[in-house]
Amino acid sequence: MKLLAIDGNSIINRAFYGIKMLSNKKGMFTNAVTGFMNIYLKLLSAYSPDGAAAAFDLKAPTFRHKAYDGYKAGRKPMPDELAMQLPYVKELLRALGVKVIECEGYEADDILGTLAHACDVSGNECIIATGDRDSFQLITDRVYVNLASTKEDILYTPAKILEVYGVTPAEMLEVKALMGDSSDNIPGVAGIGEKTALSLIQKYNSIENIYRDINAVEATKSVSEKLRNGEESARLSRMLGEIVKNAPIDSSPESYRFGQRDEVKIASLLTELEMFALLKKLNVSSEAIDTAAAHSAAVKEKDVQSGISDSENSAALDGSIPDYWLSDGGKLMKCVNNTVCEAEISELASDAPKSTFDLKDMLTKLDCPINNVTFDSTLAAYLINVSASEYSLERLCAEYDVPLGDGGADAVYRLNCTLPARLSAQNMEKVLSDIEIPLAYVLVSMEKNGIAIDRQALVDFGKRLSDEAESLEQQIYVCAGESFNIASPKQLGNILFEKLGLPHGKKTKTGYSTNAEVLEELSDKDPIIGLIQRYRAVTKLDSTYAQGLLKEIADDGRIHTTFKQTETRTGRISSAEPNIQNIPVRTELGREFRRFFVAKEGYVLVDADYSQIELRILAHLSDDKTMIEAFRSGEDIHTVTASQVFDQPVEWVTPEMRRSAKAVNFGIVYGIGAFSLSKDINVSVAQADSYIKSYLAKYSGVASYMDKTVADAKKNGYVTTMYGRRRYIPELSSSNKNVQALGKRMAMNTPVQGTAADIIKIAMIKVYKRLAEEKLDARLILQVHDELIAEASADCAERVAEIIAGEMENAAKLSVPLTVDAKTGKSWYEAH
DNA sequence: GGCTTCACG
DNA sequence: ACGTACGTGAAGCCT
Repeated sequence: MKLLAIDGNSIINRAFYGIKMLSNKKGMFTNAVTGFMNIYLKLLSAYSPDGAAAAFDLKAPTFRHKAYDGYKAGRKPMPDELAMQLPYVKELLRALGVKVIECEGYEADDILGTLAHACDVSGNECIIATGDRDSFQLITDRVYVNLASTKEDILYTPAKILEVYGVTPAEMLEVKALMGDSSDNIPGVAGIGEKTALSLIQKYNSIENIYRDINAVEATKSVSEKLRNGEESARLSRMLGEIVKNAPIDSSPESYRFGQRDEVKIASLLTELEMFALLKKLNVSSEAIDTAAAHSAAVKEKDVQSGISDSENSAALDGSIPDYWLSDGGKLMKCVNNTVCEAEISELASDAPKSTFDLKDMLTKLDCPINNVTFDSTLAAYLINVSASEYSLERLCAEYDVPLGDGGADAVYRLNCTLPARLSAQNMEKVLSDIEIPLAYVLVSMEKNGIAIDRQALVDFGKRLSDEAESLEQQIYVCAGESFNIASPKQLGNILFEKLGLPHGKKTKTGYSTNAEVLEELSDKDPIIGLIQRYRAVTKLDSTYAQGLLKEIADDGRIHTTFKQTETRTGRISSAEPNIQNIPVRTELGREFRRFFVAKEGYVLVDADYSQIELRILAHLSDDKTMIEAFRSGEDIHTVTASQVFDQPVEWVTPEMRRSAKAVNFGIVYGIGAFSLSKDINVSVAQADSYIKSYLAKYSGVASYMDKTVADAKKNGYVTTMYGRRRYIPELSSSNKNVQALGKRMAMNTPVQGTAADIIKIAMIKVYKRLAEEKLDARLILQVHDELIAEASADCAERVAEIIAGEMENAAKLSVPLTVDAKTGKSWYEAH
């Protein structure tokens, strides 16, 4: 027979370092498993072995037959990202019918040596798959080594070894003993390298021969000297380097013939790791995949029910709740118990529980009430993994291992069988049922309402901007002495830093940086800079906002944005086509745009925004007594922080101190660094660092909360908001320091930003209901993260403002008050 | 389609 | 030695 003997540790190392980091949504790394299996499959097709064995080192050998302290001490420890993948590789191999061999006190090499030797003496063939050259000494007429290299694998036979090294395989050990091997802590003979060692062995064949009559060895003076001094070390190295061939393992080649595959096991492992491509490559039967999916769903279901019983879920699982979705052609489809048919739109209005796929899409496209939706796959999939790039039926089927079928016939049904259990396992049923599903109705209503635009005023303002841009353009060309494309950072960089010779700051990958920060630094160096700054501001406003918004005005004279409900990692909603969440406000010129967002005739806009909601949430989550007291006192929080950080009474806080404190307050929420804060408020890094230190000393509850949040995130792999919305942060287990630091900041920021997102979503749902219940002539139209805007009939505007502010303030009960400023006006400019 | 820049909370 | 605050979307340049 032909045996494939795999050096497990060596191959998995190659796989790990050779493939970019991959992870499943729970933060489990999978790149080494992927790479290992690819190599394994390649070996199978290249050699068609009759059986295989995989040898692994045991972690901490308590006994070594080679009594030499520090053996292998030169090797780096295995990174956690790799160690966590080892058990999966072993389990997969076993499920594939491959024996995994580990042996107390013996290394993988020794196991390979034993297997190879056993094959050789019994007249069988053995192919050793490894990434290092140690095993060359094992090569015989029936034992070959497949060396996995970065380029392509090479099969080493005795002839190949002779060709490459000019010695026999057995002599490779003698060579190694002379030259040493630092990674194995084999000392060798000091001063002898590969070249000298090879030529010596080519001539004398063995260390024994060399030292039998050292005086007869023909070599340079210095080499002879080194050999004399190194005799003891050479003999020791020969002993250390020799691979053991009698490890206490089953050495009958026949017992390593491929065993039965455990398809269900394979399916369940690969599904957990989200390695769907491999699942396909291995031709695992769909029955096994279904069994594995059902089993994992059942286990999770049981776990959840032992905590909180949830009858809705069981109902969804047995298929008694129908699934509804829109086909590509816009037809309403229905699926009950895996039977698909077209449905009557009117049945959506019934009180019967329903499950949907992309509820917001259905609400947008169907002009019919949809009542009692108890589950939505799109929203559930988003909550289960907020970090996916999209939540299309195609991608969800791939992720959750559901056959897409023709046109997604039963895919929706199958997704709705597996997703409820997964959502329950993460305890997010309530986030779905109490926040996201009701919110979909509110968002669709807001999109349909839209906001009125004063088109003529917008056109006029755009003209003013483009005129100014044109004039600035000419002035810039005069200053530069030539005309060029000012909007091209490349050309601008050349003009500023080559032609005008201005001092350039940092560079980007592609050239000089010309961003606002760089220009600000240069502003007093040359009059052209001011013109460019103004040109940038004016053209940005003209193209993005004047021309950009004009393009988006619908036939009803209003702008209807699209609110995306499954876009952000933190739980916020986003706005696109056009984005109404980044309409200028910070500069006076930009703020003008808000004059063109108006209420229709007889109506006014009601604008209500939370005051410092994120800091209040931080006070609540961290339970920091000082910060809680500051908010309860009703004092200005930035002033209080300034008084804390600068250790001054509140009355002594200057506007400058308050500005710095405000920057520190924001920075804390983002997971601050001294470097960035120093840039933000224009002080030295040391100064910024001392602000942060004194902040964390005064608000020690915040400091310990941040530490605990990061520690919990590392332990669990995810963070949660107050309402249980979850975000996995695989960056935390990266071995890259910068990526890990990014992970920490995400861990610190997401619970705060995400809780704020939860709270305003709850407020939106409550406001929407109140306005309907009280039959007020008012509708929500926009949301800008901490701000809600409604259009209300002028005669009920004050009442509407009270309701919105009241519902926003009462959307959550925190240990500090949530305060809201509400105003009315004919335009967004006036109301804000 | 990636990169740079800049608008918002 | 390196990089440097969280979360978005849009426009324009350039390969």
